Amino acid sequence: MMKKLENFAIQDFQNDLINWYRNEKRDLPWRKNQDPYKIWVSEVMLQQTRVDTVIPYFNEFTTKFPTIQALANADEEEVLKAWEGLGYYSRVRNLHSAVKEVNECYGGIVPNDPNEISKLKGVGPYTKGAILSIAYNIPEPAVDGNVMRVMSRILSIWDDIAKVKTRNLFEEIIREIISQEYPSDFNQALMELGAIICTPTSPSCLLCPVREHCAAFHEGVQTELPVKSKKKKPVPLQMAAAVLYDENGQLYIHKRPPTGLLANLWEFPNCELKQELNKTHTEQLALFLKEEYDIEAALQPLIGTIQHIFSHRIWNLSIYFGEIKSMESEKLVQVDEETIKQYAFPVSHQKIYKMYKGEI
DNA sequence: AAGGCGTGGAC
DNA sequence: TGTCCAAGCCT
Repeated sequence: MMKKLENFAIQDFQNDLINWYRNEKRDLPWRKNQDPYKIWVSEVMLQQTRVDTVIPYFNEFTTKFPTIQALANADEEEVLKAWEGLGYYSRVRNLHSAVKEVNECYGGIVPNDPNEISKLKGVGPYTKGAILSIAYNIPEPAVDGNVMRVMSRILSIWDDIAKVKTRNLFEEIIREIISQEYPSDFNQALMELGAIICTPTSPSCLLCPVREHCAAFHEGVQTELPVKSKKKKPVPLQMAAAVLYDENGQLYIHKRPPTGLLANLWEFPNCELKQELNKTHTEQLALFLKEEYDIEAALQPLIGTIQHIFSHRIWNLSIYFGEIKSMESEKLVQVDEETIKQYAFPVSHQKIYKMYKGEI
């Protein structure tokens, strides 16, 4: 028994927590059954993403790809399109790759072994524990931000939860206190409590089923926990993007490289703008189109601007339209208005397209 | 170990 | 309005 858990009434805590969960849990689409594949999809979608955002994506994704086999046999283009707008797109490329591996190496059955499931792309310590406990009822910790917030308050733990070492500490703690009989309900109850009651700001302690077990509540410091170091501010970038069309109204788009930001998504040709070049934005964009794509285009004056904020950078996009006069390279793909609907674009470039269509 | 990696919501 | 996020993983 670790020191943090001396005098902690594990059995009572489990009972209070699980009983509350069974009465109060939300009716969510991924709680209709224990299909390991669908639990897996939901867990990947829920990484750093709100429940309300995920629900419609989960329903559409699991309708379009209802089984391991269906997803394994799908084209990446179609899979990315189903993820369009959800963000963190490497999640779905890793999921697709891992599902193919399960289909080929595990007979289409999601492995229930901690070592095997950990080897799958995109399955980290949290997702491993979530799948094993929720789909297979195996008593493995599933430590996410909710669990760290709840348990840091319950046990008055002041370690910085942004550190890897701290997450490992919480895993050790959960291994000690997880219900061996009902690990699925236990893990989900901790997360549900964090989502509904033990929220980051203004937690509803008077409604909390485990407040009698909560050290932070007794000490009145619940709003000071958890301790979490701050992230850096995003770096602003000036950019220009061009919607290029020919005399037939065909559009010319670019597929981003297979690694890095927005990997494998489509975009309108664009470049970063530099102040020190002493050229106008239009001149810089025209030069970029010439050098990168060997394109001559008749660019119109500035149409408008779009700002898009990422976790780590800010795109300030100046938008131009222009008719292509000549193009030598084949780095751009010609699409019509029907074809373009099949391709996944980042939200910033969806806005550019809407601007072109006059919808914004 | 710490930064890259999206997006839309809440305050 | 700006700030901080929300069921993390990868390198």
